[in-house]
Order: sequence, then C-alpha cells, then structure tokens
Amino acid sequence: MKPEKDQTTEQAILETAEKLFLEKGFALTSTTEIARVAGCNQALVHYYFRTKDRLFDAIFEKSATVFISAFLDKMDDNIPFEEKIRKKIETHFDILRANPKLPFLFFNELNTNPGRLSLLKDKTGGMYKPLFSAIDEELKVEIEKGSVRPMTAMDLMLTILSLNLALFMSGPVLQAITGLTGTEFQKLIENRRREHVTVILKSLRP
Amino acid sequence: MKPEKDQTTEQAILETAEKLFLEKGFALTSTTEIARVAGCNQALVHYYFRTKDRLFDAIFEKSATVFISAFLDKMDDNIPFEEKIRKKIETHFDILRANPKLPFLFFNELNTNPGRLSLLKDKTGGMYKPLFSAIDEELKVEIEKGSVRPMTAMDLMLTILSLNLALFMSGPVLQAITGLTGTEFQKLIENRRREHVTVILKSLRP
DNA sequence: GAGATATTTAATAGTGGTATTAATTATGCA
DNA sequence: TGCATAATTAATACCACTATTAAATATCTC
Repeated sequence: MKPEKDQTTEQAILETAEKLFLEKGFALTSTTEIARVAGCNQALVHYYFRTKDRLFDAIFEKSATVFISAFLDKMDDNIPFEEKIRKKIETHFDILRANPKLPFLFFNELNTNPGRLSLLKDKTGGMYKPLFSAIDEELKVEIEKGSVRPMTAMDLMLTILSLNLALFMSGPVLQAITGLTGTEFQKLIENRRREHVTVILKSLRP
Repeated sequence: MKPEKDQTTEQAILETAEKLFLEKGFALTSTTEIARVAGCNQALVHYYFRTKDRLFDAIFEKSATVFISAFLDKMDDNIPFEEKIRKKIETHFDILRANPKLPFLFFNELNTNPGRLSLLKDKTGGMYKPLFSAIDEELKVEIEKGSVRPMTAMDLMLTILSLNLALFMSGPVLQAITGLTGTEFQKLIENRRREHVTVILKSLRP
C-alpha cells in the first residue's frame, strides 16, 4: 500500500519496530503503533511475525550480537599493549555512540524477561572466557615487566565496560540535569571519549 | 482485611508497589497485582492513590531523593583531598549496593516519561552546580600543587558515577554471563568497591 | 487471461488492565 | 447508642492491545 522507497513491507515493519522498541521499550510499544508508523494494516505485523514476541526476538537477536561483539571482539595483535587497550576502549565507545539506546533496551529486556538471560548465556558463555584468558596472559607479561600494576582481565574489562556503558545509558538524564545544549553535550561526549582512555591507562600504572 | 503485622493498608500498598515497580518496572506492574500481593481489594489502590501514576510518583519522589543525594551530598571537610574522594566513592557505592535495582527503575522511567525529566531538573538544577564548583575549587588547588593532573569536577564525578552505576545496573546480566555463583558474585562486588577507588585515585595522578 | 499464491484488509473475539460507582462494613467520637 | 466518617468490597464501564479469521486484492506463473 505504502511502499516507502523500494523496501518491502516486512522490512518496513522490522525497521519501524526496531526504532520504536529502542525508543520506548518492548512493553510500551504496541503492534498497532508499529503498523501505524510503518504505514500498514495492524494484522500485517502478525502475518509476518505471528506474535509481538517473535518480532522482538528478530530484533533483539541482531542487537545482542552488535552489543556483545562490540565488547568481546578479539583485539589487534602486533601493537603495543597500551595501544591495544586504547583501541579497545575507543572501538567500544564508538559502537555505543552509534547505538546509544541499545544498551538500555538490552538490559531492560534481560531484566524483565529471565528467559532471554539464559539464552544470552549460551550465546556468550563460550566467548568471554578465551578472550579474558588471553588478556590475563598479556597482563601477566606487563605486570612482570613492572609496567602495569597487579590486576585481572575482569578488572580491566569491567572498568572499560562501565565507563562507556554508563555514559550512554545516563545520557538523556545527564543532559537534562546539567541543562547542556545538544552541541555542548556532543562536546562532553567527545571529551569523555578521551577521558575514558586517560582514566584507564593511568589506572593501569603500578 | 489482611493487616500484616500492624501496618496500615495504605503502607502495605505503598511497600508492595515499590517492591513490584523495582522488580518489573512501571509498565509491567498492574494495580491488580499490587492489590493481590498487598492482600487487599484492587479498588483500594485507587481509593488511596487515585491513579497508578500518582502511586508511582509517591515512590519515585522518594527514590529519586535517595538516588540523587547519594551522589550529590556535600563532602566532608577537614580531611585530605584523596580521602575525601575515597569516601565519596565508597559512600555512593554503598548506597547503590543497598538499592541495587533503583538506578534501573530511575533511568527507565525517566527515559520513557519525559515529563519526569523536567521535574527532576527542577529538583537537581540547583544542587549540582554549587557542589561541582566547590570540587572544581579543590581540584584547582591540587592541580597547582602538582598532585593532581588537570581535570574538571565533571570529569571526576562522571567517572565515579559511571563506575558505580554500571556495576549495579549490569549486575544480573553480568552474573548470568560469567556464571558466577551468588557468593562469588558478592566477592566480585566487594573487589570492585576497592577497584573503583584504586582506578579513580590512580587516574587523578599527573 | 486463468489459476495459484502472496499480500493486504476489515472485522472481531478475547484478554487484561485502569478507574469509577454505589453499596457495605468497620471505626471513631459525642 | 447513634451518627459521621473512613475503609473496604463487588460490580462494572471502558479502553487498548494481541491475535485470529475470512474475505478481498494484488502478484506471479504458465
């Protein structure tokens, strides 16, 4: 009926749903609204995806992959340790900046739907241990060299994750409280990107 | 009908509502369920609070105060700067640990209900600036002394907030992914309390 | 173009929620 | 005790949402 550009109705529904789920979460987004915004009949949402849950799954699956791999992807070899860490922080930061509302949706649905938690565990259970072991190995070398204080991969990774995540999850609230304008806030974000690197690299020192 | 202990029905409703809102958020908690768990008739919830929104407001108001003042309360005078920061971090950490689900509810409802955002701004707009100015003054002294690298109160406070917040907001997910047991996870939390202090104090150094 | 299949629609059953009302029971107080 | 007020209940109006169905329309294939 209303083929925006040349995409199919199914794609339109999927994209609209993703947008709305990110904006308002699962519970507050109705299939009726998805259909309205996508410009199609409400029954079509169910025709293509059967249930609201399945529609969400289709989106959540993809989002979870982005979210997880942003954090857990393997690090570059052959560059100095400090550079490696810097790159990890910045890459993770940039992916979150490109998807600022994703973490909230992610945690929200994992908190309210325990079923998804165990699903996530299966998906990531195998991924994080090898990575953390590898980092622990590298840390061990640096610690013995005396260039890094004693610490674990868990310490390091949690700090990176925390700084980056919290910034984007609290973004809108932060902007409201401080009363910063859009551009001022963008500047803050940019500053924080540098600051996160600084904080973490300094915190590594013995 | 069912006066648990000797509290009033109104209190029972309030406490039940708080518990359920924290567990499942506003949207997924029904007044019907609140009444059921509180052991009273559903109409009573509306008799005492008129609407679900007002009931939530009553709880949110109190929670917001805890949440904000945990972060913004004035720091001890007459102790060395480093100790002051350590205490700030630990106090904030401990309040969050005592209310681990509160940040999520807080951000969630602020994200989905823009009306509350401006309300929050009124409440905090006056609080954060004086505190940040005071910290900036102290930082200036330390920076001139050469004991702290150049940085702003915003830098420092955001780092404290981020580390503490993210830990508790991602807690359940983190535990699921890592597969840690309850006691193991408690140990992790305890370690992170020390680590947050370490990271931040080290990150202050020039 | 005919027939088969895919897409789209309107209509609606069914569910679960919020809020109100009017009636009933309990409580405080003169 | 009796009256006023507070607390509580059952019943229900009303609404929004999910999901299904059966019919209508478009699209594809031969």
